[in-house]
Amino acid sequence: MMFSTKAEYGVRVMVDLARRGGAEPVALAEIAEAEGLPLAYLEHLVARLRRAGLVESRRGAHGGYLLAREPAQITMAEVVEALEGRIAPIECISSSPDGTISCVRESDPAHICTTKVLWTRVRAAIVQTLQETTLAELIPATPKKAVAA
Amino acid sequence: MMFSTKAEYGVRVMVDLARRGGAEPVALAEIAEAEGLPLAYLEHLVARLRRAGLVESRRGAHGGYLLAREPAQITMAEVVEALEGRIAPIECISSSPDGTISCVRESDPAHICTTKVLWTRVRAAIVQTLQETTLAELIPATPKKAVAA
DNA sequence: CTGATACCCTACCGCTGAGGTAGGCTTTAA
DNA sequence: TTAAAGCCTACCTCAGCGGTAGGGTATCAG
Repeated sequence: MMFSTKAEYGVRVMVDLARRGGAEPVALAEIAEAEGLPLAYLEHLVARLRRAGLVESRRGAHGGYLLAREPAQITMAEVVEALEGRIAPIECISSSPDGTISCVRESDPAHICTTKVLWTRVRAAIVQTLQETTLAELIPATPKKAVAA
Repeated sequence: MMFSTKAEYGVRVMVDLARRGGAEPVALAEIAEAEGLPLAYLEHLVARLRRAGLVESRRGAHGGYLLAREPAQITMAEVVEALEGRIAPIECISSSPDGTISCVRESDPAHICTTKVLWTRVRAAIVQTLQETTLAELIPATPKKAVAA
């Protein structure tokens, strides 16, 4: 297993929100029950989604969460990264904010990392797939409530 | 981080073996020193590689390990799978030996897993990348010993 | 104004697996 | 026969995952 349940649960929450149309906020307790997941734990995950600007919250009675954007405008790369942190297939490969790929074992300039090309490819494949998949694609064809009433 | 250092270290061992030409067995202690990795730990990893049929061993004095096949005939998918176990981006997605992708949350037939398509895509992207990359591609251009004397 | 509702935040906790160590046994070349 | 190497089992430590607890705060209904 490579991603934790943080990604699994968090994506489920996003899909659930998308499926409900987004007209009015949805209480997290409702989603927790629908998905069969622990509410207290989901609160941690949805907090990450909120900080990443992927969902918005309404506090107080009749509060809940809403998607911050149209499902088609939300990529899974954003969602997964918000939940799991920066995507790297192994610890030694991390992309800096400027996009350069570095390897911790390359501190010795004479000893270039022979496996870097492999992990760079794997990372690119994962990121590309996550970027190409939008939330809109994951909304099931048979919604619980009508998408547009 | 998605793969553990098992994959990282194990791939390094394979590259090191490939780089030495494969004429005679290489002691694991030699590789451990060259890569700066703990010998006792590498022994566990190379045992997995051997059980998977990727390396062969010669016991006794002047013993060591050899690649079981030509580097071009060894894919990174085999290597990584031998070290990490079956490749799955998250726990709920596992491919059975027959190739079907199942989801643990689909036990209830009415509740199909909406996120399955995402994780299936991610898994496919990873596996394809690992299959396309062979050990031969990771051998550095400047070998310590001549590749073909 | 007073609950009730639901988000928000911090702290904690058990357990698993990663990463590594230790030590003894077996095989083989010199 | 001895040293070099692989082989095997057991063990250890620790971070982080998955989850719980509980109090605080904003908001709405009546």
